[in-house]
Amino acid sequence: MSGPGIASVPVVMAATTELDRVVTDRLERHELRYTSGRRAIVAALRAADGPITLPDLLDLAPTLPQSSAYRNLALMEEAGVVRRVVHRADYAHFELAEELTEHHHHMICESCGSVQDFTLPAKVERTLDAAFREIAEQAGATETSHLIDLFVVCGDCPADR
Amino acid sequence: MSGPGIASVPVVMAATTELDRVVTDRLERHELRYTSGRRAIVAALRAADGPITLPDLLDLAPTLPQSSAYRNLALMEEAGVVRRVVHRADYAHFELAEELTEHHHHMICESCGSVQDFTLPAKVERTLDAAFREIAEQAGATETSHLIDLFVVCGDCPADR
DNA sequence: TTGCTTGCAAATGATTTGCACTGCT
DNA sequence: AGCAGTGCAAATCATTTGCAAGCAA
Repeated sequence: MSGPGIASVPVVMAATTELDRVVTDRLERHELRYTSGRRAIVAALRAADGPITLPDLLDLAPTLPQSSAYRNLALMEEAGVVRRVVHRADYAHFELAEELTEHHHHMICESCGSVQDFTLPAKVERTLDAAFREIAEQAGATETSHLIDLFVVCGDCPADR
Repeated sequence: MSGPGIASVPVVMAATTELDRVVTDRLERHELRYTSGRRAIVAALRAADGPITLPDLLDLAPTLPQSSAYRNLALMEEAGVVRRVVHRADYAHFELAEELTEHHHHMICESCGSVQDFTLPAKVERTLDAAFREIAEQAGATETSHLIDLFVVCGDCPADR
C-alpha cells in the first residue's frame, strides 16, 4: 500500500534502553539479530501489564504477520528473552523472561481470562524458596524455577457461577 | 496397614469405595451416570501418582476410545470430579479434582515432562493463603483457587539441556 | 420407550513449517 | 555474495464434535 521511498518512522525506535541492550545481548549469544519485528514484540510485551495472547500481541503490533510473531516468540523464548506461560487450553500467553523483569506471579480471572501480575512479600518468597529447595532435594531433583497462579473472579466480572 | 497374607477382596473390584460414592454423587448432580468408562477413568487417575496425559490414560485403560476419554474428562471436569492442568503446549494433564484428594502441588521435570505431586508444610500454606487473600482483595477480586508449580530437572534426567 | 452414552470419523483451530523472496552485514 | 529474516500458505496435531447405534432406567 505504501510506496517505497520515504519510510514512515513516526515512532522513534526509542533510544536503546537498558532492556534493549540486555535483549540484544541475549539474542546475539544465539546468533539472532534484534530486528524491527522482534523489537515490536519486545515493546508490546513490555507495554502490557501481564502476559498476553498472540491476538493481543498482534493488536499491539498490527503490521506483524502471525507466523512471524509465533516464530520470533519461539526463537526469543529459546534465547531467554521471552517466556511462554500456558494457563488455558486455548491461547498461550507470552511475557518477557523473568530475568528481564521482576520475579512475579499471575492472578488469572477464571471468567474473562485476563491475567495480571502480582508479587508476594519478600518474606513469603523466602519461606517458599526454602520449602521448595527442601522438596526438590528430597526428590533428588534440582529446582530451576517455580510458578504461582492465583485464580480469581476479577472485579469486572460478575460473580456468576 | 495389613501384613502379607490372603487378600480379603476378590480380584473383581466391585465394592463402592468412598471415592466412588462421592463421584457418583457429583455426577448425579449434573445428571451424569457413573458408567464403566467413567469408572475406568477415575480408577486410572487414582492409580497415577500425579496428573497424567491422555496417552498415559489410554495406556492405563486400553479399551477406552480416545474420543470417549476426552469427552468424559470434559464432562467430569464440569462436574467437579476431574481437574485439567496445563503445563506445556503439547498435552494437557488430568487428575482427580482437588476436593477428592488432598491439597497438593506439582513438581514438573522440564526435561522429561513428568509430573509428581508434593505438599507444602501446613504452616507455609497458611502463610500463602493469607498473602493470597490480601492480594486478591486489593485487586477487588475473589480468590477461587491457586496453583503452585515447581519446575525442576529430575533425578532421572541428565542435567544437560 | 426415553434419552444419556458410546465410538467412529470428520471437523476445528492454535501453532508450526516449507519455500521463495528480502534485506542486513 | 551469503545467510538470517520474513510472509504467505499449507501442514500439524491435540482436542472437539456430528451422527448413528447401544444401553440403562
